[in-house]
Amino acid sequence: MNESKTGAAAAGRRRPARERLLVTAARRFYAEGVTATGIDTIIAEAGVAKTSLYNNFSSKAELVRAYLDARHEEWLATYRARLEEAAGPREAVLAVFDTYADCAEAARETGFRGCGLLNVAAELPAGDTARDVVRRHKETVEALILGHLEQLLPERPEEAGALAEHLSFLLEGAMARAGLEGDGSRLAHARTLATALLDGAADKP
Amino acid sequence: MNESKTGAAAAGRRRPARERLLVTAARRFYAEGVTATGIDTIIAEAGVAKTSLYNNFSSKAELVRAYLDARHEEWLATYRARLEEAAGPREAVLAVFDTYADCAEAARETGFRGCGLLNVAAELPAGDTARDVVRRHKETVEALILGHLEQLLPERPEEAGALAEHLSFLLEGAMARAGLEGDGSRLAHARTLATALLDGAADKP
DNA sequence: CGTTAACTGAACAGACCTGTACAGTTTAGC
DNA sequence: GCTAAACTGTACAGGTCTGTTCAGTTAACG
Repeated sequence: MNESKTGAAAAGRRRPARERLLVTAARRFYAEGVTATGIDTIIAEAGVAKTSLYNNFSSKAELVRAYLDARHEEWLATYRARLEEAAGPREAVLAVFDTYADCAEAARETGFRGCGLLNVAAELPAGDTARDVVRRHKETVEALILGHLEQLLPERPEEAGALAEHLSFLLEGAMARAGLEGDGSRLAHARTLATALLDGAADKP
Repeated sequence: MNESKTGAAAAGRRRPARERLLVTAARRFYAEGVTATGIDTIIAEAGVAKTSLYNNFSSKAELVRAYLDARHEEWLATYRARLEEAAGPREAVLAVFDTYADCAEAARETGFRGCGLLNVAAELPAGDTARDVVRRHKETVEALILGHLEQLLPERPEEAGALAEHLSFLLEGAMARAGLEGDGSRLAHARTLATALLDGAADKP
């Protein structure tokens, strides 16, 4: 009945304000951190009334949560694009490293500052539920690597598990160092180290 | 003339307030982040007048800087203690991993949340000078590892360099994941991976 | 055209932020 | 005891913070 009306109205009308808020929040939250970025700054830069923000998000914490979810989805989209170019499981693992490099490259113009998800977790207290979102994101990354390694090393599951953790440590460590230095060269080094590990694992069964 | 007087007064009298401020700031900054922790919270918990804070530190930013310097010195002290137990260069490298585990263990009761230095860097904007303090700290850690590896692999300097970077990525990556999970088991895994790498490098020259 | 939902701008509440000012108290060394 | 330094408590200035309220506007729909 009013399904198409409400649905169309929501799709055609609610989007602009919500979308502009998410785009602006993404830029500011990443560049300056979530605690240091005020609501007033976001609505002014987005050109949106404060009432519209609180019509779309019940609180700043929910906006932060939406930001984290968007970053996770964005990461997955970049990863899937990289995965399409991958020939086999070895290249699929390296696609994860390339995805991290893509993230660094995308943030370069505004000032690369490391992983946006991890940075948010770093400024939230220990029990905050938003930290769990970040924890699960990193677990997803490791699980994706593991999936490819199980194809690469079908007869050696526990070696695949250890290698997946090893590679995910390399990824996160290189990302942290790269963020401090403001460029992605550390991620390129990590990719080189990863290829050596993959070759070593494939060579000597 | 007034050197002994002023010196003694500074040692006997200025310390208490400054020290209590640093101890309290360390606890709060680590647990809740520097931006989310207000000056009033710190002075109340330290039992110190606001005037005393601004007599010892010219601004909150300087207190944050003192916090970072203290964490760096604390790390070095823990590392030196671990290094004394190390038999050779191989064990010296592992002493760095043990130092990270010590940090995680020390923060366990209040709520382990990853590397305190890296967490501060994560909530500061790109150009902030405090980020350089953290960057240099991490470069120091890698340089210490490199020094031990140059002893372990005296004839292969470029392999030592690549391995030092590899091990430092492992350290930081495991620390980040451990912080998200709230316990140090990931650091133990990283240490195991490090021993395998060290054995591999020593075995096949 | 009239309904409905999204949106706007502005004012407001109440709290918290950093940093300063000031008058007075405690403590150490002479 | 006297001086000088560190320290205390309180009040204040001038912002900024999140979140709410409200009256009025815009735009898409049947």
